Amino acid sequence: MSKNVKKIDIFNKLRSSGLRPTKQRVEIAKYLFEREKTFHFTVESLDKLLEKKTTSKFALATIYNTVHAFKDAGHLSEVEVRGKKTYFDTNVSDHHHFYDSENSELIDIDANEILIQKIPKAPNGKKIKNVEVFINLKN
Amino acid sequence: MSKNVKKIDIFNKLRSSGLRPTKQRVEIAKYLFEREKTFHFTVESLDKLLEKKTTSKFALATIYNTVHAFKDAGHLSEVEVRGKKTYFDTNVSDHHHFYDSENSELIDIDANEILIQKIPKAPNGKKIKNVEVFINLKN
DNA sequence: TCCTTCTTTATAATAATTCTAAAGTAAATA
DNA sequence: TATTTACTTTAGAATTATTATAAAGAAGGA
Repeated sequence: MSKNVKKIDIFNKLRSSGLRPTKQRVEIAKYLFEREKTFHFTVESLDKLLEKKTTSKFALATIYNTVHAFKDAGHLSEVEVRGKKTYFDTNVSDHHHFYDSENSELIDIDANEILIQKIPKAPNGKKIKNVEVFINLKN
Repeated sequence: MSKNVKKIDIFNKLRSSGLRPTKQRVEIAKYLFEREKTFHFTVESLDKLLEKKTTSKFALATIYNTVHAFKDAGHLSEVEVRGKKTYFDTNVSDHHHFYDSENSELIDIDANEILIQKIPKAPNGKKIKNVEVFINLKN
């Protein structure tokens, strides 16, 4: 796959999502999507990486805008889970949660109401501390 | 169970956790733990509730301190999951994650590597949007 | 090219949380 | 019990992640 083909791919990816292929979006898209393995990042880490790996400059707000535009277009998924606030729970036993984002409510699920049958091994040198299941709700 | 017994319980709960039973801690502990059902809250919501339900005044920092002290003592669990930052993932397919808090790293787990056998029904009027599994790692 | 619309940018604003330093209180000691 | 020490609370400043704002810049069509 030549560089040219890739460039056209990126352009199409943006165009078909209703996003103008601006210099910034193209560069960020190339950085994010032209790779073999999937890639996890935060806005902060992406900002630092772009600074190192490209010659262009990006305002932090542009990175936020772009990443969210890509997310809205379905090109990225967001692993956000609980928003900004930390929840506390007087139930200290092992259990899981429903999360209702409509009204930001957590509801306990007893550990024995969920049975997990198959689980992957922890990566090398690591152990499993615990398993948390979140069932996200909608109306 | 008389009020007196409860008060002693709270004192013991604090003492045995190495926490001095100060006025603030005792009041917050009574508010959190003297109830039948488990209770979910954020610092913000707890602050508002304490303001309404008690006559004492609490600095916000005290509520943060106290809640974390209770958490460290094992009397509360924290449903925090990913800290403050939002992660993005170039993998947009349905999948789960390992989370390694040692180095704040997310690792993808393919959807078919986890099988959930039993799952509770969504609460009345709600539907299940999706199920996220986090396997938290330790060394 | 000109115009309209969308984007980027720098900066300010917001929200959640933590830090700091001083004042206050509980426990330990004399 | 009086004194000392160590831990807590407090108000406010600082920090961090994120979003909003308003002006300047770039893209696409007539």
